[in-house]
Amino acid sequence: MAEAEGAPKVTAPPRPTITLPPRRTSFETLFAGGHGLSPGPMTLVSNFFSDHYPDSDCRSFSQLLAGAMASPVASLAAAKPADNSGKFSSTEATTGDGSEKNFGFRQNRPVNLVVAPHSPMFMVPPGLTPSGLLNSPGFFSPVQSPFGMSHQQALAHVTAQAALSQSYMQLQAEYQPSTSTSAEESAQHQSFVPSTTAPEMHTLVSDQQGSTMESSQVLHSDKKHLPASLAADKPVNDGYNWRKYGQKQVKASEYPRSYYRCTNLNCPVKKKVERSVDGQISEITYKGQHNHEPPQHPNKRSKEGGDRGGTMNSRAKPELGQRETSMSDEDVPSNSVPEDVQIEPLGSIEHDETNDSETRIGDEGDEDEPNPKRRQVL
DNA sequence: AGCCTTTGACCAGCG
DNA sequence: TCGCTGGTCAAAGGC
Repeated sequence: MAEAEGAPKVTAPPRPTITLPPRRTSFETLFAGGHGLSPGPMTLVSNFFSDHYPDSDCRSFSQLLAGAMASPVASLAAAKPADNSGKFSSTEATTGDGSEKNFGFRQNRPVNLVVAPHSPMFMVPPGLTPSGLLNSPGFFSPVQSPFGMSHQQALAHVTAQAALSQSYMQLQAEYQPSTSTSAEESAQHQSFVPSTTAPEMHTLVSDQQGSTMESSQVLHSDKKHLPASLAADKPVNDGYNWRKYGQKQVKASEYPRSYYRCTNLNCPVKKKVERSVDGQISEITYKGQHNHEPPQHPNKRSKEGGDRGGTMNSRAKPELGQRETSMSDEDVPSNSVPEDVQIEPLGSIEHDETNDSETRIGDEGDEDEPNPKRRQVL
C-alpha cells in the first residue's frame, strides 16, 4: 500500500499519457482559462481536423480514429494485446471470436439499469481532458521533440478521444433502444477497442477478432455516468454484484488494481479493475464465468445480488458462446467469457513507448477513489 | 444484522 | 534459493 500512496503519480504521470477527465468543466475551463501554453489544445485539434478532416464533421468515428491513430499512438494498440495475451489465452480458445466481440460490445451497451449512460453526462468526452494534455509530457513538453511525436501524438489522442466520445454517444443513442443482435454487431463494428492485435488503429474500427480482450468503454462509461450513488459502490455495473476483496498496487500497471468477486454464493467469477490516479478505470478483467443470472437489481446493495441463498444458481451456467438474451449485456461478460475477459476503456488507447508500460487511460469513473466512504485506520 | 470496503499480511508462481 | 510480483485472506470498521 505504501507504494501506492507513496507513488508520486498523483499529478503527473511519467508517461505521455493524456488523461482526460470526463469533466466537461475542466475541459472547457482549460480552453477558456488557458494555460497559456503554446498553441492551445483546441488550436491543435482544429489544425488536426483541418488537415485530416476538412469537413471536421467528426461524424466518422472510424475515420477519426484511423487518422488520429495513424500516429505513433497507434502502437498502443499493439501494446495492449501483447500485455493481455498471456492472461486471456484461454479466453480465445473458449469463446469464438464472434462471441467475444459480441460480448465485448454487449458490455458496452448500457444495461437496463445503466440507462443513465445515455444521459448528458455520458456526453462528456471521457477522453477530453485538457489538463491531462497539459500534464502530458508529450504534449507541450519542450523536452520532447517539438515535432511529430509530441504534438501530433497529443493531437491524435485528443482527437481520437473526442471522436470516440462523439461517436460513442451517437452509437449509444442508436443502439440504446435496441438490444437485438444486429445492433450488437453493428456496435461492435464500431468498437473502440484497442484490443486488436493489429498495431494499426484502423483495426480498432474493424472488428477485433482474435483479440483476447474486449474493451468495453461503455462498461466504464456505464458506471461512470451512473449517478454517484449507483456507480459508487461498484466498480462497474455489469449487472452482477461484486464484492471487493483486495486491492493492490501492481507494478505492471502502475495503477492500483482492485479485486472483486461475484457475491453470488457459488459464483467463481472475479474481476480485476485497474484505475488510474484519477479514478478512471483503465482496465477491467473478468475471470471465470457466472453460474447464475445477474441479479434483478444489481445496483442495490445486494441482498439479492447475493442471492446468497443461491436461488439463481438453479439456472446455472449458460453455455459458453451462447448467451442468454434476457440478461444480455450484463451477464455477458462472464457468461460468454469462459476464462478471462479483459475490457479496456476507450482511454486505454494510450500507449507508452514500451509495450511494457502501456499507459491506460480509463474513462473516468465517477467513482474516484473507491468511495472514500470510509477510510479505516488499520 | 448483514454486507461491503479498506488494508496489511500471507502465500504462490516465476525468473 | 532468493527476491519480486500478483493474488487472496482476514480483521476492523462503516453504512
